[in-house]
Amino acid sequence: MPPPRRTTLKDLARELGVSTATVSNAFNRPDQLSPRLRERILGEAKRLGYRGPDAKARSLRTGRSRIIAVILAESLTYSINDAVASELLSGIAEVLDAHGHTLLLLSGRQHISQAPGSSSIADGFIAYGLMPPSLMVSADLPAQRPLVAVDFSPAGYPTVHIDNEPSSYRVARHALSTPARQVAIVSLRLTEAPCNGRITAEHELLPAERSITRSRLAGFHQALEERGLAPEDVPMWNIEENTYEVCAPVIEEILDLPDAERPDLLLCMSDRIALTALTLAEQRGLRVPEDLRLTGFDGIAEGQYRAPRLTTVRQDSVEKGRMAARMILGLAPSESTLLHTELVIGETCP
Amino acid sequence: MPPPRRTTLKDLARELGVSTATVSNAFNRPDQLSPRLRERILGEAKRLGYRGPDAKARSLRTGRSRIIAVILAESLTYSINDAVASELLSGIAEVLDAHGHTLLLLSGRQHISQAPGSSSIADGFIAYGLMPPSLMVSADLPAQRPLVAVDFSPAGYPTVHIDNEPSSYRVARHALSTPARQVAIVSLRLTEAPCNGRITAEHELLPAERSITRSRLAGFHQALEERGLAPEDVPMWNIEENTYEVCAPVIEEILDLPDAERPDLLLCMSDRIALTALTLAEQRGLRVPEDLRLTGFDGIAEGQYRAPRLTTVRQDSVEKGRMAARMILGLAPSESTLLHTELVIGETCP
DNA sequence: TTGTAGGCGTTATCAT
DNA sequence: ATGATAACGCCTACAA
Repeated sequence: MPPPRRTTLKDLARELGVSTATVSNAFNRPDQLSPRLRERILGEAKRLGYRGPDAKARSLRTGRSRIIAVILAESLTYSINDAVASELLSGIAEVLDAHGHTLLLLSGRQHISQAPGSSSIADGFIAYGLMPPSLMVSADLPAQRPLVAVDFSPAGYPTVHIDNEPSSYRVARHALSTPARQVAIVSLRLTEAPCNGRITAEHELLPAERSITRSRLAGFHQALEERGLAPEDVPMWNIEENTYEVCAPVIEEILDLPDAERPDLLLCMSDRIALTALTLAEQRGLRVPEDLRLTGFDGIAEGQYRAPRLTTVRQDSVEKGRMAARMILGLAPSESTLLHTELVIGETCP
Repeated sequence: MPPPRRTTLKDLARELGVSTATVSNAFNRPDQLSPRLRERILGEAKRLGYRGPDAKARSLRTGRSRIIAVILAESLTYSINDAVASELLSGIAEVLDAHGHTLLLLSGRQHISQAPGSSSIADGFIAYGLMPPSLMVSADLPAQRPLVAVDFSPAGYPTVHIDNEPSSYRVARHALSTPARQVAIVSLRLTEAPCNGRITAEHELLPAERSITRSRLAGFHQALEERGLAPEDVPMWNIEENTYEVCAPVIEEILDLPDAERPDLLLCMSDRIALTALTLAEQRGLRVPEDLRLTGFDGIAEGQYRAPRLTTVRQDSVEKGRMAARMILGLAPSESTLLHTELVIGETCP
């Protein structure tokens, strides 16, 4: 008994007494073939359980796989659960789907360590992140294949961004139009070395050019200065990961300060942070916005469906994903793109 | 000037004056090589910009790609945003990641139509869904490759399920322990033909064996009968897609019934449905649970972080994903598995 | 309209 | 420890 080898195009050709080229054409170029013969081939294929050309061999031969890889700075587990990242993925998936491509998910860490070069199946890459600095080195990015970066800026690649600085400026200006006794900033991934807590003079910040959080900070600072507040006098706390669990202890540290020191306005760099602050403030009986005003950034649904709604800046992450996908598929010119945002005034900072 | 061909293993071998086999071993089997030579090869590789063996060629040769495909019944866009599906993906991603595999996302529709056989790169498949009936035909499922089905049961494949019927029985029994004037059921994808609204006698239901919604319905019915209620007397509405947008019109139809007919207990087949009902009830000034009691199914976070919290059945979708991934990687025996759930009593139905 | 044959970049088997 | 060589399954000039 012969070993149960998968039937191949060649088997099919032999069985039918035609050449492999003809069978190949039956699948890939219907016009190169008499309809009758094509019918016969497809019929026999089904009979023999031949499912069409093998993707591995085909991609080796043609050099293309119809797979686009998304390199996520964070772990897949995190990214799938994060509202902003998953909206981005939605947008990407929507466009890829519509053009017969599929989506391979890679996490930044794995990409470099575990699967060295294993990502070379993909026809193109979309990199998303607050990427860890190591990944910014172009040496770690795929060679010879198109890459679009979203929300960070590796040198030499097209990017998709929102206008972070003007956006955070606008929300901060709105917040500061009502005087505050004590302002504080809660930032996301702003320090060079990991720091989940208060930022002091010792902490070195990420390079200004490369991180969207530095841009958002610049917007905050501009608004502060316009109000005559010195940025140095505004305390900052940093969050290492945009999740409730990581956020909560830092927010607690802030809310549990003595009354005189406790901020009454928190400028947060993400909605997740602001929502965490909202939950913890409510637990402590602090009234929002009377005792504590809050602003976020992102405009995720969760912040708008609840009461009070978040004052924030809405970015269209789905569209960001669509843009990146179109660029990588060559449906849009690969020119760095800047999307705009919308100020959303909710009840947390009217 | 020669065309800028990507450097290959063979180039590298020629450059170094060693055989391709040796170079290959330098990357794949360090122990088959003197460390000195290996160093030299790796060094030269870096110098020439060779990123390691090409994944396409490697997978053709070895037959394995370290890619696992997830076939999602719904569109990717929907699945990524749905809490249950994305938790499942988290669990899958977690295990795959830990074992050096990557995740290819396929949508059910695309799988069969657009990308015929293009999925044959994957080493294995995890199919998730309320799959459209057409996909249940084994002819459309990948041949010769392991497949694990989650939340549906194609004949002949191992599955991962929760105990739907006992779970819905438990939550319904709890709800019915307080007498209700008028009970109604809001189901999800229960009818053979699409139906977003009231289910009447004319509607044919999906086959009982194959759909988790039929199982959940059976649990509801059992609890009703135990209370002396005839299932025929309990009106049912059906929802076609588990999103707020699709849900809302149906729920509105229910809530806007004349007071005498309006149900005061809604047994919902998903938390999303129950949350939609909650939102719309609040908008109408209906008090929950005084005027309307609600139960859900799934136990998603959104239902537990709000007030009132949902009474529901919590399933561990992350663990479901982990199980499926372990099975597909051969880390767990490929035996159909049944996970259990936990009754969660919130304020929507105390 | 159909057939022939070379090669895509690797890895496994067998020698040496 | 290292080298030669034959597949892996397919596509595509080119020839017939």
